[in-house]
Amino acid sequence: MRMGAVKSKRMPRAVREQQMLDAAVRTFGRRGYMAASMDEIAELAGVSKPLVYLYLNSKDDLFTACIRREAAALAEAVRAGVRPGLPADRQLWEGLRAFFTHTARNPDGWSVLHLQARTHGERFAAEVAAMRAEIVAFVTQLIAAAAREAHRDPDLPEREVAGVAEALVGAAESLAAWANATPGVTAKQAAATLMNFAWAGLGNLMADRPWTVPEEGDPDAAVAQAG
Amino acid sequence: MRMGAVKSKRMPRAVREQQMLDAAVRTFGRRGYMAASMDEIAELAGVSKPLVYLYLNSKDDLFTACIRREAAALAEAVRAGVRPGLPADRQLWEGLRAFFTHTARNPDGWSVLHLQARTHGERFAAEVAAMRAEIVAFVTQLIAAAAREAHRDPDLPEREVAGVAEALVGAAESLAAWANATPGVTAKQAAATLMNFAWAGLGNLMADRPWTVPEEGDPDAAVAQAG
Amino acid sequence: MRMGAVKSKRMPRAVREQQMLDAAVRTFGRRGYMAASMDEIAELAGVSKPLVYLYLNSKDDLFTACIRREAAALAEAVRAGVRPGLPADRQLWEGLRAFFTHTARNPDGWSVLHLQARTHGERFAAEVAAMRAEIVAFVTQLIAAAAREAHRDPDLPEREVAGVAEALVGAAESLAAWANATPGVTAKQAAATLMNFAWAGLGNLMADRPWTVPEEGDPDAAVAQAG
Amino acid sequence: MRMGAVKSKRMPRAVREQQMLDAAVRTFGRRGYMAASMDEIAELAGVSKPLVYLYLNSKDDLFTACIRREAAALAEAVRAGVRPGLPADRQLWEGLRAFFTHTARNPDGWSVLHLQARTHGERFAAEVAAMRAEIVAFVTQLIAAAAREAHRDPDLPEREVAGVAEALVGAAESLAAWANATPGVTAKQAAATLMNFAWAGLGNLMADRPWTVPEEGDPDAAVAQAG
DNA sequence: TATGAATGAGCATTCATTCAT
DNA sequence: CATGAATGAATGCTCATTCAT
Repeated sequence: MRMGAVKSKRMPRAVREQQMLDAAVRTFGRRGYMAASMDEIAELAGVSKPLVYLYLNSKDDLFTACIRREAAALAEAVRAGVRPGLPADRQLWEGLRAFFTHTARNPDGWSVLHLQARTHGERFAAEVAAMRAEIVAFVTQLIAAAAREAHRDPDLPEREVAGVAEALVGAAESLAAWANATPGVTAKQAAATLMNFAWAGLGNLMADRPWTVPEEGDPDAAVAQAG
Repeated sequence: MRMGAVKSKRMPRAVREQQMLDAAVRTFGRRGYMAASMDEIAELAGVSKPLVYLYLNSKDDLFTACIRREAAALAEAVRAGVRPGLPADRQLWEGLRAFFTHTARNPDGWSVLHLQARTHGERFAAEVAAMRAEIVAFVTQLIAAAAREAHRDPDLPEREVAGVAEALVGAAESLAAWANATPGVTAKQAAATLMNFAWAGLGNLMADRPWTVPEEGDPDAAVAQAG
Repeated sequence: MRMGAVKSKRMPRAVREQQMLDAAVRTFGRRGYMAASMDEIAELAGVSKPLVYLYLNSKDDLFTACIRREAAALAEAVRAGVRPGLPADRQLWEGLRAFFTHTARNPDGWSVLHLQARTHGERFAAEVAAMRAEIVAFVTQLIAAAAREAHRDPDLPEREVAGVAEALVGAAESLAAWANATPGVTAKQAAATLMNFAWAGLGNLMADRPWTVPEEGDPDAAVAQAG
Repeated sequence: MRMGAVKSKRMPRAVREQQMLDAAVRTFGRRGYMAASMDEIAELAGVSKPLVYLYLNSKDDLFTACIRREAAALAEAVRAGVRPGLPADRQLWEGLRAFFTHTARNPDGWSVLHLQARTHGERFAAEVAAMRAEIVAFVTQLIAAAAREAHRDPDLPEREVAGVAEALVGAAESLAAWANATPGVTAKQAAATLMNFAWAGLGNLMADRPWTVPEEGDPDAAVAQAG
């Protein structure tokens, strides 16, 4: 586990840096950028403040480093959760599961990305936006693939598809918070709910033709490395 | 327009208070709670800092007052945009339009509600959650109504419906930011995109049975008073 | 009773001024000069702040007015309590009784005089010192009278008498606080205690059996480390 | 001498802390708690304000630290000035000398204890009261010892003794201010004056010739108008 | 006579950041 | 590699005081 490492002297820089980032993510995630103090972060990391500055330069840079690390971790978790060969709906399902699983296991990191980074200046928001764009692009491409699989003309209006992808990602982000806050809702259930909604739509829900959760041999295999 | 009132002395308390709230919403919305300084708010409002404290007590109370005013305004805008007699899909459409219109016209207020209030302490988040719950409840009830209209058994699993409503509202919130940030996307288009997605679902989109935007005589009438 | 007058409009200046002084004495006595706010005083007096300024000019002047009123009241109480014709011990006894009675009935006023006025600048302290000097002079003269009554030479060293009078008044002041703070100690008992202590001491002084300072080899040795 | 140390950088914490306390005692003693500003104290100590906060936490804590240091110093000075083996009168004499000497050398510290701490909240007053109680107890016990030495029955009423001790300490406190303010009065003279006054008084008390309260027909007549 | 509206100035406190060692 | 010592610059908040009515 990352936190709570025993306070010991003289460790290699790379390790110390990770300890600092761990402390920073936790502190930024819970207090917010401005309310988090370098004092608190240094103490939580078990080092002196000057060392934090020596390694990470400034509060600004430290926050940026947190965003980058957490964004990369989330993107990687989703990427690793999706098996490329499968049909589009299956890929979307796997991506959503990986997403909900990772955010549930990593609430402070998710808070940094979803809440804190967007609330404190364009600079930070842009950093997250890059990763988000990557995910939106992935979803967009899945939608196009689904269209091809359905033998339909690929001339769905582009902006329409972009909007839908945006809506889908937004819904996922929102559900992540909801799942975290609602006791008894698992990552899998959250993913299923969203899949139903997205794939079938409300209209179909009424008509009793919901998309169904696929049976899996080893449901967690795909996201096991996300922790 | 609210801001930019001529700086004139000696006005009744109620008026000054609104000016202060205007300045505060703008400042909180752009800078965030912590980064916003009472000095800046007072200056923007054209008054001295002590007057802000005399009327609004503390930064905390001022922020709360902002949240309450903006939450009430948004809820009222949506409420006023929906005509109760219509079928469920029509009502949802009108609600979404009103929502996107209000948030587009009121980006700072929306930022306060959607970004800032959620990032700075449970107290503030709870304040927004109340209004959000109201909207989620409205959507939940629309979904149930739609089920009845479709002559289906009303035994949709409750948590499923709650999840779907949550996802829909989350998608709307996310699209609001997207529409504000993407030039050329109007409130109407954002609403249509989401409506298509939500009502028909991706599966139906593929099958070429999209929900269609209803033709309206006076499209803006319902939300005209929201400014 | 002074406090708690019904809030009514349009009363003659003299009355309003007394209400303000009542409120000010109470507030200054309990909070201290600096911690007392003009807001609180005005509210307690049931008037608006500008009116306080109109009548009493400034916080400084208001405090001075409090000191003067309370000093005059105390001096007058003592003066009125003493019947001039009586023997010196009887006069002292009556003076002490009057003093303890007045301070017990008037704790806020006494706090203003004894604690607050001495702690906030020479200006205020001097104001009290004047009244105190009057009392010390009265006591000094009683001691001289007692000496005459005892048919002793009136050549008691002057500074000695001054010092004794000072000590007596100081003891009285100290006992006043003690009596106020110790439940069950009445003004009369406090006066008797001090009278016993003081008069017996003075009596011996008169009888020419003073305690004598011991000769010391190294007078400062015992306190040398105190600096 | 404590003050006026050369302003030099980078000294050990303990030293800096004493400098700060020196400055604080001086400032609090002269201006009072509220009127003393942390800015002034920091400047007088030759450090920046944040350093004062780093070491002493808050104005409140700083004031408390001053009170504690000065109370301990005064108690210690008195304790060190008294040789336990001697007769009671001799011990009292030595205690008084030590007391007057210490307060004369330490006027700001004495002001903090005697004036400021008592005027600014129960919390601070209690801090001083503890030390004062110690001194009163010491005096009380001396009086009892004197009674034993005089071979008298030890059945002096307890409250009477407590009152006398209180009066004696009060007189001493009062004389300390008088001696400081009256040029040409030394600590020794002040002590002798009080010793004369007090010991002779007590002596008569011991000899069972107390002054007696006169019987009065209308005991309250003289002070009736004082309310 | 009386007050609602308004402010200049100051204060306790905190924080990101840097030296000197 | 690591830190104790130190600070410039804000920031939230309060208060005595004054106008315009």
